[in-house]
Amino acid sequence: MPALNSYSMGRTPCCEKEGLKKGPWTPEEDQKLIDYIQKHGYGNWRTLPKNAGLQRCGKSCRLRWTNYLRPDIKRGRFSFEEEEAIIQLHSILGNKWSAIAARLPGRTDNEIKNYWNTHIRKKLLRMGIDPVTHNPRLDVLDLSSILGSSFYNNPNSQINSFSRLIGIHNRLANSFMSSNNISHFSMQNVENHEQSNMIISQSQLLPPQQPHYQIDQSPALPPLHEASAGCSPSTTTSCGGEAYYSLFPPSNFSDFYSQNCQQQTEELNGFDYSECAQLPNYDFYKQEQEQVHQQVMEPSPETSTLNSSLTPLNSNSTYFSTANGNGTDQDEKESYCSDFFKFEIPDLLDVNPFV
DNA sequence: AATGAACCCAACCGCAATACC
DNA sequence: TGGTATTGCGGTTGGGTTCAT
Repeated sequence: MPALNSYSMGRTPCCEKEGLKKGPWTPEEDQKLIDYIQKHGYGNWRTLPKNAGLQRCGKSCRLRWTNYLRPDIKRGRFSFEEEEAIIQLHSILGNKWSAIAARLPGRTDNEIKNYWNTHIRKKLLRMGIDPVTHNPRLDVLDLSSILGSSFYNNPNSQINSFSRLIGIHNRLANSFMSSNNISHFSMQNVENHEQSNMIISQSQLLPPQQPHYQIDQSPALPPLHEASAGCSPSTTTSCGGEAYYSLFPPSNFSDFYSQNCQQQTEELNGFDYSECAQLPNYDFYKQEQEQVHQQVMEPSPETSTLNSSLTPLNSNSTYFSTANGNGTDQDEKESYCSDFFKFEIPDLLDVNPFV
């Protein structure tokens, strides 16, 4: 007895299967579809193929149009900025490809999904970062060597501050990724802020069963051999959201700030700037961060979307720029050494956890 | 040159949400 | 208000291409 499929259980097929073509589209079919839609629009996908003289089901026509033939589709390689945007957005939205695509003009959800699965996911894995959680992968971390390092254990070290900030971002992203956590995070964040206890304990924010890096005990850094591939030690590895991890202690505050991402600037409100006040450029970047924070809390039309905020807020600053400046062959970029991605995301969420 | 593996991506499948009657 | 149609979306597949041996 054959197994019941979804159709035999009462589901109506999207179209008559009989005699309809499947598989790759021919140029002639494409032209028919384009011509019809240019003339009549695409009101009803079910009736469209018949009216357009196509032996396809409406669903196939819709997919072909939205993923390939639409005139506003941007073809070709993803730019490095787009790649960073995808990682940033994925760290917050997860596999919500359509939501991510909505913030990358000209790119389709299908294209972004494919690019994620074939390129970005593998890069993150090579860097020792879990592409699902965007946290360092515990299975590749050499915890003992990290824990044994007096450098990391020095409470005054810059990288200690850095690692703690990464921990904040990790927690922030985790909070975003779980809507149930949003209010919890918000309350905890406010409480801790009011208490001037700027570094929030990991256990306060995440359910105990959730695997996560214990940032207060050890820094959230991937092992050197994993994450340093392709990234020159002389450069500053920037980070987008919690997706990037630096291997090298920052030499000044701009580096420090670059490494730790300013996109979630509210989060930085919970960070004790006095910890890095001794760093060069501190005042400048602190001021800038506060400006960004204002924009986030009162987003202007210019800054309320990713599209508009792709432009760096401080293009003349001392942020490290893309490794060799040409940025043409992204496949050769095995690390994320670039301007970190500066954009605000308040419109991404229905709930602003910070208000 | 042959061939098998790995990669890439357009297209498909099926579920869920929404619209419509 | 319930049933059906339509649309949107994320996961998966499969065939073409490239790479490695």
